Amino acid sequence: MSHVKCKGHCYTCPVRHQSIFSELPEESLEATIQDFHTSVLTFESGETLFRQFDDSSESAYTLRKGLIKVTKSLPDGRTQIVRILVAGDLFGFDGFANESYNNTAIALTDCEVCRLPMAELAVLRKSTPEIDQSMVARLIKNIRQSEDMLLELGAKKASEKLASFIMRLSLSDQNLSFSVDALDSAPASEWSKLHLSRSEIGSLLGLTIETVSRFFSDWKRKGFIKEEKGSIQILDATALKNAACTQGACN
Amino acid sequence: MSHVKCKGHCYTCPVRHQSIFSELPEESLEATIQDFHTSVLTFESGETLFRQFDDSSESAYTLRKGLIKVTKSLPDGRTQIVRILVAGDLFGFDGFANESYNNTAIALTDCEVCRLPMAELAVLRKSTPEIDQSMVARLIKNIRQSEDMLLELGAKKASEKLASFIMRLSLSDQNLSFSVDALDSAPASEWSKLHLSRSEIGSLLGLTIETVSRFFSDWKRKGFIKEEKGSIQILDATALKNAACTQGACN
DNA sequence: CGTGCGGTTGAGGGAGATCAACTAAAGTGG
DNA sequence: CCACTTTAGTTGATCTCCCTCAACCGCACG
Repeated sequence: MSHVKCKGHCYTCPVRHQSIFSELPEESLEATIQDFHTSVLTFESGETLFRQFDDSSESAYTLRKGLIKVTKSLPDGRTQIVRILVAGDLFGFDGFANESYNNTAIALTDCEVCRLPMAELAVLRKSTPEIDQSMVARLIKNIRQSEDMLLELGAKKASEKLASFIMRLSLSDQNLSFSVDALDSAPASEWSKLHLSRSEIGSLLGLTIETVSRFFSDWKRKGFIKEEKGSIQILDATALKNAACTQGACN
Repeated sequence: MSHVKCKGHCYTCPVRHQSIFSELPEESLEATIQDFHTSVLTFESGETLFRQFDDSSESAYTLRKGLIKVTKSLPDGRTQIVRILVAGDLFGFDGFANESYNNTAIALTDCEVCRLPMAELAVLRKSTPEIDQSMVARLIKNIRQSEDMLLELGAKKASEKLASFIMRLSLSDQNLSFSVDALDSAPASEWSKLHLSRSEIGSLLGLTIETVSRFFSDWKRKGFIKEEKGSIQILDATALKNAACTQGACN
């Protein structure tokens, strides 16, 4: 189960400069936030933070540490990962639009989150317009990422999806939250931690576990990528890119 | 080409109550908006309003009349429709996050849009926090729709995609912007205007034109749907639903 | 030591893409 | 007005990518 670690302290927060409070000047921070009852919760890998259709009026969250997958499911159980959250990401904000959660949040690793009570946040928003301002910017980025994913899912072949997935990983160690821009420029020589299982990669890209496994194996045999103990490395970025294309796609 | 119809007038705006200015009280509207140089533009069906990677610092838009498709494309030309805008929708807001347009907007029908100059809007946001407030709410709805689409594209089969597409159409004549909620309750007996060509439906759902055509024909033969002069009608909603499932999906 | 879970690999089939021919409707230009 | 082209849509035949089903491996864990 989730565990309340302590009351949240913005001063010590590892992601304060990335949070929705980032625009607040240091000195006013104390005044505005002091009776704001945030608390830091920890979740173990695999735990569910909230579920689709749960009432969202209670709280929104900021991820301080770890990774979280955000999913949606069909009645029969088929599941789509719609987003992967990294440190600094705001999530569970459906309450801002008076809606219940539209998705399910599950910890991919052990995590630490800051819980923001909606009721107090609503008051704070009124008095501190900077919050909405920085929310707008991050919501727009969220939309851009979702649109990028729509293109991935709707228009690409399996090999292309997987190749660009791997290349995105290597762009930034943390860059599980996807923006597709400038995929070309990846020099890509370092190890990147792969936090997802084969079935999670499949659920993210709309593929089966076997298809994911097959392409990975193939590319490892051909020397395009290397994998070791949950980490992955690109050995030949251009070959990988071409592989994605010649294996049925492009031209 | 686009054509400037006139200076925008919020008082006469058909979508004022749905716009980002909807929270502004009537009396302050005049004062806040009066030196705001909005203009109403018209576009003919097929015209492009802006393109991905265009500089977005100039303006954002509100759709007053008509329908617009928002698309993203791969280098080789494959195109995904990521959203369909209806009257009242705000779009082209990438400038709020200091980014260039992430997508392309093309008129599906003759349209009328209100152009909001970014520079002035930025000033107005500072002085009028209600704007950001209502932006937050509508951006969240946008995200929810995108996530719903991710589930459609990533997890569903062709027949399911098409069936729920048709059912969404019939939910609201205007409801080309998709929220998947409560698809069950559709009584669906009226005609709905189908504003999309077969190839556009395909581009929206990640299918080919032929696949779309085949299912439509099949369902028409079976008497589940009827089509006439660009409009579509559901004759047997439960059969349609089942068809989507038995034709390879579900169970 | 067995059991379960994540991953790999193979064989086969089927959903949907591709290629192609054809129809119907709509514009174009004499 | 009619011949011509163009465009959207339908339908068929074929192909192929990816899913499905299945067996199997390695490893962690009780």
